[in-house]
Amino acid sequence: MPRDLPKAYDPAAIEDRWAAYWVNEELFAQPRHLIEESPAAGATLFTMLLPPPNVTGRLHMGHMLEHTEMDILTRWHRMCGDLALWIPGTDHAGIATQLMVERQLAAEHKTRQELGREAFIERVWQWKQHYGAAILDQMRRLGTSVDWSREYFTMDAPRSAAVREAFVRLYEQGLIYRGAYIVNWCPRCQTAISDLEVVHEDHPGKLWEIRYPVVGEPGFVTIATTRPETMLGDVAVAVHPGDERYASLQGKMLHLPLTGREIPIVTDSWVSREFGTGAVKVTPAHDANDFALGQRHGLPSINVMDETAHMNAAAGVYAGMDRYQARQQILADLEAQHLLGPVRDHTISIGKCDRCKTVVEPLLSTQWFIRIQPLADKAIAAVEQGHIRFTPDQYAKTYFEWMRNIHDWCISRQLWWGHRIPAWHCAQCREITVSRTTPEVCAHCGSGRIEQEKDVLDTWFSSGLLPCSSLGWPEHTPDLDAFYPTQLLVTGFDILFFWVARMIMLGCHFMLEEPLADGSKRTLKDAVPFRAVYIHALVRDADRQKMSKTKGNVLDPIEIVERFGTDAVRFTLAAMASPGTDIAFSEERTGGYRAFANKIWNAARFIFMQMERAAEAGIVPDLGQLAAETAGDGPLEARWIVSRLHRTAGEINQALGEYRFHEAANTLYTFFWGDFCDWYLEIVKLRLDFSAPSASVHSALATLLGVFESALRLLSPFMPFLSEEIWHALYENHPPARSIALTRYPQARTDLVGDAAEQQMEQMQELIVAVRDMRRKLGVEEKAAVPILLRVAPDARASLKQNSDIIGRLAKVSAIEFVDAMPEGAGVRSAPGFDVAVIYERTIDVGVECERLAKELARFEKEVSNAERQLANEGFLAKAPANVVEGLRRRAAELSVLIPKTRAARDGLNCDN
RNA sequence: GGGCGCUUAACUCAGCGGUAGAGUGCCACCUUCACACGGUGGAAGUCGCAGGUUCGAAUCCUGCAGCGCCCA
Repeated sequence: MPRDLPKAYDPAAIEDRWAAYWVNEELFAQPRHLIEESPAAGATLFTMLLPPPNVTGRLHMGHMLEHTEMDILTRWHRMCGDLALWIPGTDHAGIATQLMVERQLAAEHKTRQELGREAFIERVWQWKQHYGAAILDQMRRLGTSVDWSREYFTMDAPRSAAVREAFVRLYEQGLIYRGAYIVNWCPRCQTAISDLEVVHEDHPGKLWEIRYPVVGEPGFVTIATTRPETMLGDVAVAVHPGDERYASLQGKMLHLPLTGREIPIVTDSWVSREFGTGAVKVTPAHDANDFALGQRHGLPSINVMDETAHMNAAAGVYAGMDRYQARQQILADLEAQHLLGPVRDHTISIGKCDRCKTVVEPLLSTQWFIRIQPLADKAIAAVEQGHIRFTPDQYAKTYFEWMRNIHDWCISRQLWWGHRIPAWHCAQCREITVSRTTPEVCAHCGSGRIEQEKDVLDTWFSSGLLPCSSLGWPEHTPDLDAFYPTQLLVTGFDILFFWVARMIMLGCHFMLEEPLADGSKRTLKDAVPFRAVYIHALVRDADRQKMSKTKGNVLDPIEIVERFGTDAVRFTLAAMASPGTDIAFSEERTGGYRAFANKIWNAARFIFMQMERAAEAGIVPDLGQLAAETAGDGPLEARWIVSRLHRTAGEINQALGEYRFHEAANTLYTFFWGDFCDWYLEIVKLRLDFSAPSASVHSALATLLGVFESALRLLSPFMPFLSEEIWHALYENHPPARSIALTRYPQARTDLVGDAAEQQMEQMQELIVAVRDMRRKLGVEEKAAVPILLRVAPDARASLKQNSDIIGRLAKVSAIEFVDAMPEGAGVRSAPGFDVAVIYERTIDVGVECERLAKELARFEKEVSNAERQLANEGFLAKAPANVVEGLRRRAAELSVLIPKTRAARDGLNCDN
C-alpha cells in the first residue's frame, strides 16, 4: 500500500532513494539540444553558477547554508515556471591542491622536485580523480537541484581554452605586463600569493632602535625597526620633511652598519613622526611600503634573501642563515659595536600564508600583472549604474571601497598545478612570444630555442571567467546566448573580493566584445556576469563562535544530516537565514524542525487514513482535479483554511523574491503546524462522517486534499525529500508529474483570501481558547463536556451558532446557551467580542484568579489611559492617519467596556477583601 | 588608523515610526483511535545607556558604553 506510511518519519529511509531518482532521471537538466532547437528568447530565466568549491574541500556548514539557499531559490523559480539552470563544478585550487599532494609525497619521503614537473602534475590529476569530487558527491546526496550534464572543472579543456584566450587577448590589448615588483612570497610554497591569501594576526614583538653613524661628522641617526635582519638590504633612511629633529641632517649620508655601504637620508611625508624615532630604514626589496617609497625616490633595491627566506650572497657573512637566525646574529653584532639602542615591546601584525601558515616574506620578484584600472572602471560602473544589485545592499559599499583602491593584479604563481602561462621565452633574442597555440619558433627572431614560461596563473584567473566559460565562451554558443548574464550569485562576504569582484571585472571586459543573441552590440547592462549578488551570513556554532578546526567546534553537515534528515537541516538554515545576520546553528533547533517534518508526516498519515475510510464508503476523490478552492457558501473552516493558504502563498512568494528565507520558512511553519494541523484538521474531523456520506462530506474531503496538496507544493523547495515522498504516496505512485519539483508553485489568489472568514474564525479561536483556559481554572476534568453561557454581538451570533459543533468539539462544550446579558459577578470571561461563562459547580482558585484579573485590569487601565491621552491630543488627531485614529478609538471603546466587566468579576470574587 | 555591523523574554533571533513577536527552553495538566519528534493551558521583556526629532520611537538622528567583523 503506497499510502501506508510508517508511524514515525524516518528521513534515512527515503532520502537516498529520492536523491538517486533526481540524478538518474536528470530532472533538473536543461538539455543543450532543446536550447539549440528552441532558443530561450522570451522565456523567464533563472540561471545561477555554483561558486566552485575547491577540489580539496569537503562540504562544511557554510556550503550547506549556501547550497540550501541556492536550492530553495532554484526550486522555487523552477516551480514558478522559469527556465531554471544551476550549473555545478569545481575549482582546481592551485596552492591548496598542490599542498595536499606535496603532503602525500612527504609521507612517502619524496618531494615534488625529485618527481619532476610532469610526473608531479600527473600525480595531482590522479589525486583529483580520486578525491576531487567529494563535495559534488555530497551535493548529490543532499539532492541539490543542479544540472549535472553541465558540470565544469576549471582545468578541463573548454575552461583551459577560455583561460588561454583571455590571457592572450589581455596581452594583445596591453593589459598584461611582466615586471619586478614586491609581492607576498610564501617561503614554504615558494610562490607569490595574493593579498587576500595573506592572513594578518597581531603578535607580541619588539621594536629595536639601531644607530646609523653619520658620514663625515660625529653623531647618529637612530632608526626603529621590527625587522633588523632586513637592514642588510637598506638603501636609505627616511624622515618626515617637516621633522625639526632631522632638519640639519637632510641630504647627508649614513654608514649602514655591518655592511660598509653608505646610504642617503631622504625625506618623505609618508613617514610618521610619532612612530619610533621618526626615522625609518628603507628596504625596498623586503617591504611593500619601502618599495613604494623607493620608487618615488629612484632608489635601488637590494634583495638579501632567497626563495626559502634564507639570507643570500648579498648578505655577506650572514649568507645561508635563516631569516630569524640572521636576526639574532645581527642584533648580537650590533650590540658588540654599541649600535643597538633601547628595545621596546611592540605588537606587530604578522602576515601568514593562508594555506600553510608560514610567515610571508615581502619579496621583490619578476611577476606577471594585469593592468587592472580599465577593468575596475567597468566593474565600478556596472554596479553604480545598477546593472548589478547587492543584497544586503551595504555590501555595495564594501565592493566600491575595494574596487576604488585596487592594485594591479599579480596573476603569476610559481606553482606547477594550474594553467601554465601561454608565453614562450626566446633564448636567442630574449623576447617573449604570447600565443593561443603552442608556437614552434620565436615570433620575433624565428629561433627555435624557445621555452614556455614556468609560472602558472592565479586560480582566480580561471574562476573569474566561469560565468562566461561555464556557458562555452570563448565559443559563441547557444548556451551563452540563452543564459548570459546569469541572474544571481549567492556567496559569502569573504568571497566578495575573491570571485565576485573578479567575475565582474572579467565578465564586463570580455562580454562587451560579444554580441547579443540577436546580433546587436552588447552594452554594460548585458555584459555583467550576474544581475544580482546575494551575500549570505556566516554559520557559527550554537555559542556564536566561529567554527574552526583549532577550536574543535566544526560541525560536519553530513553527520548532522544523518541525525536529523536533510530537510530538517535545510529548514533550520532557512529559518535562521535573515539577510545580514550570522547563524548560530543549534542542534536543538534542528531537532525542532525534525519534529515539524514528523508533524507533516503524521498529518499525511491522518489524511491518507481518511481517504481509505472514504474509499470503503465508496467515496473516491478525483485526484486529477485537486484544487485549493472552496465555494463561497462553504463551511467557515474551509473558507478560512483556503484563505490562509493563499495568504501564506503570497507571503512566501514575496519573501523569497527578497531573499528573506527566514520569513518564508517561518510563515510556512506557522501555516502548516498552527493553522492546518492545530485547527483545520481538528475541525475537519467533524465533517468526515463517512457513515453518512453527503455532499458536504465530499466537499470537505476535496478541500482537505486540495489544501494539503498545495501546502506540499509550498513546502517542496524547503523540504524536497519529505514533500516528494508524501506527494507520490498521495497519488499512489501515479502522480501527475515525475516530481513535485516539476509542478507549479502555489500563487496567491486574492479572490480566495477572505477577510471575513479569517475574522470570524479568529473570534471563534479566541472563544475556544478562553473556554479551555476557564475549564482548567475551574478544574474541569479533561474529558468532561460542560455547558457554557455566551453573549456575543447580534451580528456574530449566527456564525457562532452555525459552528457550535466546532466549539463543542474543540473546547469540549456540551451546550451553548446564547444570552443577551450575562449574570453579574464571578466566572465571566470578557473579550472585546464576547462574554463567556463555563457552568460548573466546582469553584476556582480565588487567589490565582484574582491575581490574573488584577494584572489584566492593570494592563487595560494603562492602555486606556495611553489611548485617552493620545485621543485628547490635537496633534495626534490632526496628523495621524485616519485608520490609526479610528483603530485607537475602537480599542478605547472596547476597553471602556472591558474594564468595568473585569472590575465586576473581581468584585464577584471578593478579591479586595 | 579607516570603514561596517550588532546590543529586544532564560537561550537563539524576527520586527525597524502607530497597542512588544517566533522557535527552543521553562511550569502545570493530558498515554483523546495522525503525531509524546504529540496535545492543552500558562508564566516570562523599563526593546544597552543618555539626549534629540515627532502627535507618537524598539523602530529615525546625535553622543556614550560593551561586543564583533572587514581593510590597512
